[in-house]
Amino acid sequence: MKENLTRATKDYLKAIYTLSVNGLPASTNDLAKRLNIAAASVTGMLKRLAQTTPPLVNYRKHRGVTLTSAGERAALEIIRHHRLLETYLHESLGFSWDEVHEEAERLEHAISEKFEARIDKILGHPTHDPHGEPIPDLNLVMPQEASTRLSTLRPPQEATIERVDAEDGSLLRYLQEKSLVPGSKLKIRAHSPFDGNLTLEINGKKMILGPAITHHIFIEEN
Amino acid sequence: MKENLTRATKDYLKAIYTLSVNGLPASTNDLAKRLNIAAASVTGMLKRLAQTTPPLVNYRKHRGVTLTSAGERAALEIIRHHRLLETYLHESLGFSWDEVHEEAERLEHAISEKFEARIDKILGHPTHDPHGEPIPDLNLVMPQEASTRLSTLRPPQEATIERVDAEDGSLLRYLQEKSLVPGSKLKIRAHSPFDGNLTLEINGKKMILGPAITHHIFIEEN
DNA sequence: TACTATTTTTAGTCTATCCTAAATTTAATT
DNA sequence: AATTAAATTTAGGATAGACTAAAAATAGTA
Repeated sequence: MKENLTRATKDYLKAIYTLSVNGLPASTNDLAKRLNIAAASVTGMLKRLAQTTPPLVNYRKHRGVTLTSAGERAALEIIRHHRLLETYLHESLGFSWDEVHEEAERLEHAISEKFEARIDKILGHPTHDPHGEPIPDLNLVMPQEASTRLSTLRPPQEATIERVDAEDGSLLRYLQEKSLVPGSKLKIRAHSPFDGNLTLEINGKKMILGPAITHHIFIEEN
Repeated sequence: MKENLTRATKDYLKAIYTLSVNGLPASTNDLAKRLNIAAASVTGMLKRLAQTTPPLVNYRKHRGVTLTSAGERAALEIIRHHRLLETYLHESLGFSWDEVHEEAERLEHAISEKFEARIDKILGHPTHDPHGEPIPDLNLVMPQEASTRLSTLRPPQEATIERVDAEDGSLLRYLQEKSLVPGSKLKIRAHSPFDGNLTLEINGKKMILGPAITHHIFIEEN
């Protein structure tokens, strides 16, 4: 409910949200890695977050954290800002696929609700950002997101890329070069056992991709 | 030179810049008022700003502060961000005249150089923001700004409004309603001695304005 | 079940920036 | 020159959020 959350608080909430999408609590260590902060500092902060009124997280020593409903609401607001910004930067300001994340990260804490509303309207209330990640709506409800990984497909299945779960710029540039972006249609041509490599075809071009890549691409079967 | 300036530091530098445009040093008290910070805290901060390498300000006890060239450069960068943002918010996002200042204040520390470059280009390298304030160019050179105050005109002079020096939303809304915005042409019809009221005409409409208003409007004589 | 590697927490510090109250300096006025 | 008001600085604290090193808890393995 409180809008008085500090920047650090919001960063923690967002990180906890993304680390616990699977339903499991986020660990101190994972948070430390993601936030580039020493694990000891994370412990201290989690204690504080658990003691606010209302509490923002459920924290049990050595057991990890989850968000309370208040914490989740706050996290979703930031994620909405972030993803709307990514979309706006891409569509309206000509930022490339791999640049939007970093810039959105800078801006997400700074924009007002009015700014959010303006770009939301200009973009026509988008439901997904340039990477295919779902954007929570005004009431902070998340649209359904594709949950089938490209790595699970086998020939001769065909699919459309819905979402790419990656932040690293060089990986994103690589994916774009191969047309591995949301909207692209592909056909599975072959699957290698043991190494899990997939041979697939996009726009008539064949490529072989390892599981380190295909695991992070989510699709909708055609 | 350093980009490691904290947000507080940048806020101080910007405030010192705007308070000392007249050439005189800014006083501790005026800074405290403008920044909404206790005077004692300002003293402490000024000492620190004077001891950085390179120093950002020239500070002498009880004598006020001025910016060093390093401090001025940093201040101009923030002011460039701020005024470009105001212009962008107004032109491209439909923010009204009186809303842009507050939003730009939130965003000015968050945007990257790339963002700055994009909106600068989209706007066609503007030289003035919606209030007529000059925008430093890429090399941080300030365009010449109108320096004649409306309050100094006498009938039957005619002039064009170039700039309005005000931040308060309700004042800005009032001015807009009266067409007292950059670009408007006006004719001085009368001047009252003692109270300094000016009677003037814009688009055929007559109005009487006190010096509390006319002092903050800068014009170019026709 | 005992041992070890890994993860997490505790304890003690540090920095930046703010605050209030009291002391001091400057400026204005007698 | 002395008084007083206003502006400024000093002194002593507070807070948020980060750090390192050492201690403790958990989990995996023999």
